[in-house]
Amino acid sequence: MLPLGTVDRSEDAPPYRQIAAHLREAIRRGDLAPGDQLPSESQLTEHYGVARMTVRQAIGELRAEGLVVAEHGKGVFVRSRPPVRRLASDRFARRHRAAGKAAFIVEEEGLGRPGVDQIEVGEGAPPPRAKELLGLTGRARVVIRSRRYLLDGEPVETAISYIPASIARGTQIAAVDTGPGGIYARLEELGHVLSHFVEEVSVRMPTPQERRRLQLGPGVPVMVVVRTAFDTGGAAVEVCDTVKTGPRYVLEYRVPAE
Amino acid sequence: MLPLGTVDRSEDAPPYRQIAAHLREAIRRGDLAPGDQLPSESQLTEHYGVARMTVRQAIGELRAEGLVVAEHGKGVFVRSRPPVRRLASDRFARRHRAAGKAAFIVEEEGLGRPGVDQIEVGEGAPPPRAKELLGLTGRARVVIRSRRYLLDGEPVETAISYIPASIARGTQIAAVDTGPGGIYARLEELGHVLSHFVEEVSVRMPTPQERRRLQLGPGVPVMVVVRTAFDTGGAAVEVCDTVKTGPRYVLEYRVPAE
DNA sequence: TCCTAGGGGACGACTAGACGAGTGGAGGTG
DNA sequence: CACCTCCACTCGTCTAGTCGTCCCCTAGGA
Repeated sequence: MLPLGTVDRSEDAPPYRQIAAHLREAIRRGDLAPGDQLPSESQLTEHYGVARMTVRQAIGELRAEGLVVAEHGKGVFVRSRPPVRRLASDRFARRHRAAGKAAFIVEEEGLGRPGVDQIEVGEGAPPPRAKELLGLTGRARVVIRSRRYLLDGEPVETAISYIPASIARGTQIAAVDTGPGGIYARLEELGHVLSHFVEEVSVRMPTPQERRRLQLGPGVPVMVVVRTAFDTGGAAVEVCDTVKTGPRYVLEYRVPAE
Repeated sequence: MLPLGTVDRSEDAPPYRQIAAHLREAIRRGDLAPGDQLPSESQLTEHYGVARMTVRQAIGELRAEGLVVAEHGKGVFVRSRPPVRRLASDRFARRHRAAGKAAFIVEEEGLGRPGVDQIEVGEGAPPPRAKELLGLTGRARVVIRSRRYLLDGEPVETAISYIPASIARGTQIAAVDTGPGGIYARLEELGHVLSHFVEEVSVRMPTPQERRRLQLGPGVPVMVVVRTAFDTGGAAVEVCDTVKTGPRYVLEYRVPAE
């Protein structure tokens, strides 16, 4: 049986925090391993001698931290840490494009079965940030490519690319299937040889819409990566705004000491 | 007065979500601007004709998203977006060290008044990950430097560095004050000329301890950056594990296309 | 053997109260 | 005029329930 201790009413911390701390500690120690079921709300209610709402508040804390997941009708379970993905900083290397592999495929290799769905392609006005990054002015239009990436059938990332219409209109970049090597391979064929990318990484909580689209539980943050691709002429040729399931990713970058 | 609508009991979404959606929408529209106070719980209770706990659950959603902050005795307020910080990818450039500026100082410049506190220096066994990154074996020991960085008096980042004791023991690196240019300047003086860094970026929710140390509200994620410094001999000479207040940072990296 | 209907247990949502503690303004007092 | 006390209002926490839905196992049939 789980050693959970009791609530001390004279303690400074309120009972629900004490209960949350007990459970957290049990998880940290490994008494509750990933995938294990927590004692049910009614069991905890009885054990601690508090109202069920108080127990629910404690569990709410752990859910907000992303430590546990509640499943309706079944119970509350310790979240099993999904496999962490390392993205080598050479994932945009030309040799991969030459081999017909898009960046996402390179990332996923050996981690699971990659997939893409919800592909939408269109043309329109760029959002302000993309416009700025692309160095566009006036009423310049862009080709917009939106899609969702899957790993073993589970959504892990959404992406939306903006490419100046002056470059991409009428090319395979504006088609649903961009062909082997993806957008970047097509850009190079069009004469825009890529020199480097700039990535901006930030973190925030997802909007409810993103939570649906990425099937995120409550309390799971997302990682936002905005990538700008530059050609050898120094011009920005693509901006890609991606939203990744936070805890599933580790990004790796190499920074010269100069 | 705020146009908030009413709850529809025949709707699929439960009342508390409908209320949360109304408030979220009011914030998105700007009817509730950053810093504005939300209607009080009792006002919302009356407006929607629900129990106070239901209103609290709705507000709990918004707090978990980091959209609002509650202040005991005052009210609930729309979070004012803190200034975003860009870290140029050249922040470890040698010219800054030569000018006597540590990396953190370079980052903070012009953004506010930088500060450091809670500095602790010691020697001990490295944690497994640091040991691996440093390529250490057996019972090798490391100098451990822990500190907290502030901006305008507010904590924004914690950092803990591990440097092999074989390099740092007895040097100024093991002193509380590392001198101008920081650890990296000292390492170079010791003959470990730096060639590059590798940074691993990940995101997650903070532990309660981190939440206290960084004074984070609930629902605020953190960004974890683990940086390994390599010298021109290809040896790892330092591992620095930092935890940054999530939404206040945007990390910027330049990635070559090869 | 297979399948279906119950039932029990789990979490989800909500109610209608209670008391406590922090904040800040309205008045009164010196 | 300055200070202080009191009080109304705010959120924080808790209680003891009710009802609903979902899941799964089990017992009883076909």
